[in-house]
This record gives sequence, structure tokens and C-alpha cells, in this order.
Amino acid sequence: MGISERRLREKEKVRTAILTTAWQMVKEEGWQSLSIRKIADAIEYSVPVIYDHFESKEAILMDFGSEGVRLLTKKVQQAKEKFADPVDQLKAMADAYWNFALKNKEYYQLMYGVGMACCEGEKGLNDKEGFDYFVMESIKEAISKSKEPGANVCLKYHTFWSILHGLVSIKIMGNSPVSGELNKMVLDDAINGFVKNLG
Amino acid sequence: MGISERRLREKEKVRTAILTTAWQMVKEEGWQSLSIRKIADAIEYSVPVIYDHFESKEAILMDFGSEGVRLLTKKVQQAKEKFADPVDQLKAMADAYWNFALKNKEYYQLMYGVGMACCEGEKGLNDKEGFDYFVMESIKEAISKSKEPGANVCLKYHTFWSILHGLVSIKIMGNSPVSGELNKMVLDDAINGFVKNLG
DNA sequence: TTACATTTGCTAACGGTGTTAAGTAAAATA
DNA sequence: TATTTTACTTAACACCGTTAGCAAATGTAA
Repeated sequence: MGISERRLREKEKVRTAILTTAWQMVKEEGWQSLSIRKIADAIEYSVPVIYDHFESKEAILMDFGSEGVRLLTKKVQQAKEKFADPVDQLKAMADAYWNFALKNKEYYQLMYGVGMACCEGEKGLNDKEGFDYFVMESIKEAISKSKEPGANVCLKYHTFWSILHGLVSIKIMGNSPVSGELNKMVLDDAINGFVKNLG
Repeated sequence: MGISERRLREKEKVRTAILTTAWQMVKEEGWQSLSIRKIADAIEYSVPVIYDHFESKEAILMDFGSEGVRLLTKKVQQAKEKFADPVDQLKAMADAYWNFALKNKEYYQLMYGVGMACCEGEKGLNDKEGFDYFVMESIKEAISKSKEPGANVCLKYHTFWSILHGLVSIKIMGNSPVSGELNKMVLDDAINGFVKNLG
């Protein structure tokens, strides 16, 4: 009796439809204008059907949030793996982070609440396990080879991340009268300063 | 005939009541739960009265946004004036920025869209004239005394600002498992790195 | 003082939101 | 065939920002 299997498959189809429709809307009109009712309308089901698949609107957002974290982590890891030297790794990871954020503005906004309310308090930046680990690994290695091998790795990681997040946030909010080129220069300048300051 | 004056005064009183009530609500429950209807209820007027004083809800937000910019600029200016050396000025301004943001989380959120939607596109970071000027002045002076007097002031300013904004945003979103102390250390570390990298 | 005009504030609505209770019709099970 | 379960819908609840239309109070002019 593959009936229940078929049913499960069809249920999964609806779930996927919800997510792809929602994503399309967000890409077209931004997070602001995403609504349960519009999704329901687009997938040609009534509103409560959505609540059979997601507990709330926020649950849908969290789904995208996790996806964003996954994608970012992967990109950063791939960038890191291309180099053996820890400083090269840090520079590559910074670049990867920057590229991800600008190519996936909507993900980044949701993940870190840039210009929007995101997964209130609970999640957000927490389960970024992966990014922090990859970066700290490289920092630790770089520090151990430096003049100050006793430097605080966690502190340095936070500095690194702050620089990246600040740059990205400002760029995404789009009020900086600065061109994309200059922005890339700012990134390189900031990361160079960071690396030099490692010792 | 001071009648129209009295009327103007009373109108101003209502306007003030709207703003102080709104601010109190934001302080207590955050920007999310601010609503025109709740304000009307609290000031004991009907809803349309609010539209006699503000064109829209966003106009109220913008009012707070301008106020925030004014306050931040003032704090930064005062911090700068305490020192003559440009590097000391930069450090003092960074501290002032940091302190303002953490003591006035709600203002900062509104001004730069941290964890919320703010004055869409139009304003936001733009009319920050003052902060950018003060910082660039110090940077210019610091650079002229340095080994690389030809460095790009605008680029350096953006690096400076990115570091601050990143740090503040992460702290405000509250997902960093980092104590206030370490955060202050991160700030000092990042600004030190920035200054060293000026040349 | 009367007649008109302006201001002031209200009620009630429009169209939107997330969420849920209650009911129907179809399908699976006994 | 009768009963239970599932899938799905309609309709509501309680909000939201915004605005049209109206009543009462006030100011101005004749």
C-alpha cells in the first residue's frame, strides 16, 4: 500500500510549494511584503493549509534562516580549503562572506536582521557553528606563528566578524554613497589592518 | 488676541504627547509593538488626531530618527573636542559612538535598521552629516602625519565606521555569546588595528 | 444677535495582517 | 455499509495603518 507514501509525497510537495513561492515573492518584493495570505493565494490553497506545514510565519522565516546559514558556511569552508596559509585563508573567507552577503541579500537580511525584524531573540546568529569555527582555526594558526602567540583568539574572531558584518550591513541598507569598487577596497583595507594587527 | 497662540500651544502639547507616549512604549516593548492605535489610546484621543500631527506612522519614526542622529552627532563632537591629537580623537569618538549605541539601543535600531525595518531607503544613514565630517577630519590629520600621507580618507572613514557599526549591530541583535567586557576589548582591539594601519 | 465658515474631534469604515475555530466533503477503515 | 479519519474550506477574531464623512464647538462678519 503505497497510498500513504503518495500522500506523504504530496504533502511534501505542498510544503515545497510554500517555500518556493515564498522565496520568489521575497526576491521580487522583499521580506516586508511577504504574507501568509499571498502565499496561500499563489499555491491555490486556503490559508490554514499553510499552518499544517508551518507553525507560524516566523517558522517559515526560520526555515530560510537555517538555509542561509548552511549556504554561507559552505561558501566560507570552500574558500578556506583553497589555501594552506592561515592569513590567505582569512582573506579568502572574508571575500567569500562578502560575496555571499551581496549575492544573497535576502538571506543575509533574515539571518542577521539587517533592515528587518528576524527570528526574535532565539536564533539568528547563534547556530553559526561552522563559520566561527573555521575562522577561529585560521586565527589560532596565524597567531601562533606571530610575535604575540598569546593573543585572545575569541576576541580576534569577533573583531574579524564585526568588520565584515558592519561593511555588509551598511552596504545592504544602501545608504552609503559609496560605489561597489570602493566597498571592496574598504573590505581589503580593513582585513589587511586586521591581519597586520594579529602580530 | 492670544487665542490662536494658545491653540498652537495646545496643538503642540498633543504633538509632544504623541511623541513622549510613543517613546515610552518603544522603551517598554520595542519598536515592533508600537502602533498608532495604541498611541491614540494612551493620549486619550481618537486615531485620526494623530494624522493631524504626522503624515504617517513612518513620519513619527523619522522624527525619532532625526533626534537620534542629532544626539549621536553631539556626543561624538563632544568626545572629539576633549582631545587635540587626531588619534586620541578617533579613539574617543569610537568610544562615544559605542556608548551612545548601547545606551540608546532604540535610537540606533531605528537610525540604521538593526533588527527592524526603518525609514525605507530615503533617509536612514544619509543625513549623518556631522559624524562623517568629524571623523574624516581626524583621519585626514592623522594620515598627514603618517608614513602614507596619500592614503584615501574616504576609504579609511568607511573602514572606521564599518568596524563600529558591525560591533554595535552584533551586540544589539544580542546573539553574540560575548560579555560586555570582551565587547569593549574587541572595540579597542579593532580601533587600535585601524589606527596602526593608518600608517 | 444672527448667519456663515472654520476648526476640532469623533465614529465608522476600507483593506490589509497573522491565526484559529468550526464545519463539510471525501477517503480510508472497520 | 457505517464509522472514523483526513483534507480542506469558510468564516471569524483581533489586530494593523489609513481615510471619508459627519457633528459639535468655536471664531468671524453682517
